Amino acid sequence: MAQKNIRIRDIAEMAGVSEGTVDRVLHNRGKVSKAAADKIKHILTEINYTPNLIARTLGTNRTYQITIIIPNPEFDSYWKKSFEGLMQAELELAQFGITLSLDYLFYDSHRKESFQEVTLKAFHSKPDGILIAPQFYYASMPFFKVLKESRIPFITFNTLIKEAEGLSFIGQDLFQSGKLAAELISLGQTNESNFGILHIDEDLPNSINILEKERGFKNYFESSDNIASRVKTFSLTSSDQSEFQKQIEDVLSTPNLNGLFVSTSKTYVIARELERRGLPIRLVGYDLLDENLEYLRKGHIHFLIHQNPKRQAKLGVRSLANYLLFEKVPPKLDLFPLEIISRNNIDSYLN
Amino acid sequence: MAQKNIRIRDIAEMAGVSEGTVDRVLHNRGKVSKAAADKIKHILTEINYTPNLIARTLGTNRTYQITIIIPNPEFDSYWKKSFEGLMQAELELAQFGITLSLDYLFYDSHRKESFQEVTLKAFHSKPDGILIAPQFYYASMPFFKVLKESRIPFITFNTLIKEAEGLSFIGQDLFQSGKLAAELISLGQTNESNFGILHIDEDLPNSINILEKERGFKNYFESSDNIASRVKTFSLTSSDQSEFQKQIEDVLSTPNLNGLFVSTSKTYVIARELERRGLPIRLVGYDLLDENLEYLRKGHIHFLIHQNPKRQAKLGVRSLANYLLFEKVPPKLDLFPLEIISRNNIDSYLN
DNA sequence: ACTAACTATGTGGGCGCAAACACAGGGATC
DNA sequence: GATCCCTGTGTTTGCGCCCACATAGTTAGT
Repeated sequence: MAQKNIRIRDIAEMAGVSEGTVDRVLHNRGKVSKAAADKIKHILTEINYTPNLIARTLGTNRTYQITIIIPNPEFDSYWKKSFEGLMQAELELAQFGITLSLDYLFYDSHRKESFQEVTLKAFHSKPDGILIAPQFYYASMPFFKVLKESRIPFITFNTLIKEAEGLSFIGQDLFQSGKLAAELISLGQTNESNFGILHIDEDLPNSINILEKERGFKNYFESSDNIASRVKTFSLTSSDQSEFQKQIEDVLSTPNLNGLFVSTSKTYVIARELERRGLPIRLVGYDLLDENLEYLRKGHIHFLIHQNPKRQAKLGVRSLANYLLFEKVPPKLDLFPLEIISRNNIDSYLN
Repeated sequence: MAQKNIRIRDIAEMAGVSEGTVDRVLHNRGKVSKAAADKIKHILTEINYTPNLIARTLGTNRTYQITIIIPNPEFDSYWKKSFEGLMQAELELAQFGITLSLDYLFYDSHRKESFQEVTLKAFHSKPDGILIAPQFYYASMPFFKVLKESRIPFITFNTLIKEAEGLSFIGQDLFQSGKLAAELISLGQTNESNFGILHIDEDLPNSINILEKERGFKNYFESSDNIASRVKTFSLTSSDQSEFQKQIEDVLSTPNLNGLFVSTSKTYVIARELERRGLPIRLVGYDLLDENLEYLRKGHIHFLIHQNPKRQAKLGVRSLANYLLFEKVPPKLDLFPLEIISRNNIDSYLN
């Protein structure tokens, strides 16, 4: 039997003060005598007061300014999904009468300067909160510093920057993700198998995410019984076709090559080559892009690890909104499940 | 620039009527002249009115009676998880000032009579809505029929009964789940491999779920290239230890046995036997019970397919609440992802 | 023609909280 | 002692919607 909900008015009554005073201690605004404050606080903890969140959002009529910083979704399917998630979250919240004003800023993930530019802009607009996917490690540090100084709350996602000390990080454990990929690629394979890690169109020194996956992947083989297995890393550029073909040939010339791990969502680029050559090499990569799904269904990609950019983005907006509106503090680290997708469970993931 | 939210009052103004009249057409309650109704409806669709859900729940002050029918969680870890989900959902909603009155009814999944008893009880309490996990096919049909007749909305979950025609079904595609298990069990295995399906402590004729998984599992081998593989089914009873040991021996005597698929969450029972005997047979089963996790970590279980009972239950309550409070119609079929769990992504699934 | 019974519509209070506003009392200042 | 200011407190309005209630207008019945 739940005790009927206790309202501010009830508390006021118990403490022998007015609603206004209770409100003041709840939000520590305005001045309250120590005597009254103590009494109210005591009652508050006594009855374990939880405000009616519905009533709260109705009552407050403020719209919060949130700035969102991500790589330009126009040029990247992964970030397009992310962007969709952001917009979806906005819509959902609007349904509930929560109107956020989202301000989108995009940067070019290959140009550090564009990132810096955008962060500067974000800072100057003095938003109530920031949601950011910080692809550049060093360039983001000073940004986080000024944010902390000006007490602008922010949430990072997708790329973990440990020193950021934001409200929360939303993403995956990429080291573990690499290990998982290694498990999937080596399952049932013989001890003589060799495996390749392929980085496609990535500026390695700046790609924290990818290096982390590689570390995890290698770690799996170091720590497993399957010591004989060997892992080789390749960096490919898909822009120049003839050059790319040469690189592919190089990869495929590896003896006993029984598996390839693509460190990004560009897995389909490799699947295409394997298909052309009719090579039954096990292929593991990332994300549910349409191009990837095609090859997953055809059997040229065996497993995809789902990073769920859409859900990450959605949660980011929600967490920030919850924080701003309800003072609900999100977990410091919100790690998403490493979802394994094969041709036999893919449909269950697509709505 | 989003147009500022349109309220009922605005609509009333546009239509030249009072708020009350708009309210009446929104909920088709009370009498409204055709002229007024048409005009209002027209405006409604014109501007694509969406009510402010926050304000709505604040305004309506009714608490809905929901009856929940599931197998007794006390005797089954799977249903314990489910139960946790239900309670969690209740708490979450309460946070938002939505007070549902949940009425739990438990039945014994091995006794049809207890199911019937409980459904009768549920019906007589005349709740506003029902959430039910209907393990018994035939016994549930008349129940659904009377529910429909008395226009009590209900949602089924966990066990799909196609003819139920409830508001929604929440669960997984178990045929596909079986196929997925087959893929995981046969990945990288040779063509001479034999596989076993193990049903533990199940009353087969009454276990729709399990038969569906078996069908899927077998279907995978029929339709794949790997025709040579063969699948054998075993029904075990774990209660009588010596009998059980004999059954296990029987299973293990299968030549070229390279994989076992346990159709329920009792996977750990088999893992234990494999561990004792030091047999490196690939084992695939269901659900993140603590017992299963132990063997997954030790490597005796290779994959678990997560049915996510907690989330299913949670969603059930939410969907029903959304329907009752907001008239939000849930999807007829809400199929959950078939989550593949291995020792390398398990931690990412545990909070 | 007068009342009863509807029908169609308007009005107002309330949900729990936020926040603006009002105001009493007590120094401090000149 | 009048003015000003500050502190602490109470009061009120409004958020958008639901819903109970009130009422003008219409039709039917005797």
